[in-house]
Amino acid sequence: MDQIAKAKRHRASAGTPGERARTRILDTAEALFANEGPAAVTLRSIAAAADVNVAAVNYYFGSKDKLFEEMFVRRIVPLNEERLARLAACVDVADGAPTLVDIVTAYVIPALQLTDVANDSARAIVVQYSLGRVLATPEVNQMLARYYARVREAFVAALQRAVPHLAPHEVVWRYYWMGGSVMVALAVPPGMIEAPDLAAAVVEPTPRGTMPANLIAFLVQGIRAASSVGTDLPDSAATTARPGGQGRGVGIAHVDFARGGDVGL
Amino acid sequence: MDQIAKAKRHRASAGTPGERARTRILDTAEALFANEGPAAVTLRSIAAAADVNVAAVNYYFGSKDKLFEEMFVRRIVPLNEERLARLAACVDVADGAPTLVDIVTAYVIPALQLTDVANDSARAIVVQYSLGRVLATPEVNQMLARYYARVREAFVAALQRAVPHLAPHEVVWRYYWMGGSVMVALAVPPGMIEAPDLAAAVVEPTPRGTMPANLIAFLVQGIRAASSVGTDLPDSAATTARPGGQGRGVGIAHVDFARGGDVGL
DNA sequence: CCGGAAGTCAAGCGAGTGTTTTAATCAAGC
DNA sequence: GCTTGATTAAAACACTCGCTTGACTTCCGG
Repeated sequence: MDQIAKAKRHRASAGTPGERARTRILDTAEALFANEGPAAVTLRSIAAAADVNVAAVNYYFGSKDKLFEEMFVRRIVPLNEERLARLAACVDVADGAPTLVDIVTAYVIPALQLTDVANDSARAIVVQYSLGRVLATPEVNQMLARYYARVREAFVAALQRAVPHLAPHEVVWRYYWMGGSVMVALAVPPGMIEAPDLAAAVVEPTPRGTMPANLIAFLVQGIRAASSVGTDLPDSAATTARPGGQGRGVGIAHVDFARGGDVGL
Repeated sequence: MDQIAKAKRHRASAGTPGERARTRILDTAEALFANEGPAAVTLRSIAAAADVNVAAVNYYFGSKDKLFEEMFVRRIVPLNEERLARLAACVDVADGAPTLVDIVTAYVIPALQLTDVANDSARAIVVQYSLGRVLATPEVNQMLARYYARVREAFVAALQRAVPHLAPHEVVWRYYWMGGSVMVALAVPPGMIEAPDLAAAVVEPTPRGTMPANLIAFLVQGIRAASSVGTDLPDSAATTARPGGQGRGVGIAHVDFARGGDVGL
């Protein structure tokens, strides 16, 4: 209460002592969360790192859960707002029907901006919470769903116009798969591609800045793929991997796959 | 020690009392893990649900971490073994060079078999641990990396032969993105597509058994997509957005991307 | 029957957790 | 200076956690 006094203090020092302690707690908790993982973020570790008393966290945030939610909201809301803004901009410019490239770009780029080293804490927060959505408690899961619902609805609607040859439920699946790919792209820490355990597979590191375009190409072609493989895939398979024009690439997998949904995979 | 006595007991009752308690603990812990999440799996909750004493868990598994590892290994090792076996089968049948469809199918199908309701606990274990890899402690992460290393090496090598137009580092990225998509497909619980919060976007549920084929189509087309030539992604997309007079979204997408790498994406 | 291993059990330890309480400190307003 | 409200600090509270101990029961080979 007493908004006036609070405002006065705020105006006085561009952040009252309380305000500064609050953001210091938030920043410290985020850094701990990003570097050590959620389990390592205890009130006492926060207090020690932020140089405040343990009671301060409950004083400013009410509870540890509230602190965690605020920590997440601070990062995920701007991300999703930018996604929606970019999508809306595409709609305006393109006169109502953004292309698939536009849509995918609007979804991917805001996320991949977090791969900048300057945003590493934010990246970790987004990754851990968004991936953690799958393994979180129902309450946390519902909270996360709230923050993602608008984005999902907007992008699924746009995608359904961009790829009308797909059934609506197929579009929803591909939206989720896009999210999975983006999350993995976001989760791989900078430099992991050149990590020792990958040395056998990679001879040269990924050139800086080329990954986003590659991811967009991957997603665009994947999303627009026909749902029935019978039309597109034999062609693509032949053009890519059959230099000798040998017999068709029939394996166990291909046989299973050719029978489609009948086998109940 | 005393393998003889152990074997005798084992032979006697098709599982000694200890053996049966052991597997009961394992099954119970897995069910708790799948239904309530990792945080809810305490020694006391396991003991209560499995109708054993808390000391029994440490008696049989040595520690909680060992129990968790065994729980994970029991599910992930057969999964990855089947992936490798399917990949090897493709190589044999196709005489050295499996197609991209073969490779993707060999990777995807074993995982999606876990979406059967009968495998729901196994599905949850695989999802939670494999997604949790990103947010786990370094020790757990190293354990998980051990179990995935062979699969990754084999599939990346196969993919590099199947899509030789991509640079090795690009193939590695696409392998990871494939893993992200599969994990999301695996993480969505049965029936979630028709969940209330998705009702606005989906008018009809996904027909049973059609999802794997769709996912494979998505991945095959995505993986074989040409890499971009430049890194200036948003503008080229916007400028190529309107092919005059076409009017159909599918046409837009098709026109833009039928030319492969030429358009820059 | 008996010795001893295998298995079970209640009780408790020590460390850690989030949270609350109580009192002290600080900075302005009258 | 005194009052008042906003902070901060120290201590304790009320748990839960993984794990251990030591006694107890079961069961089988000899």
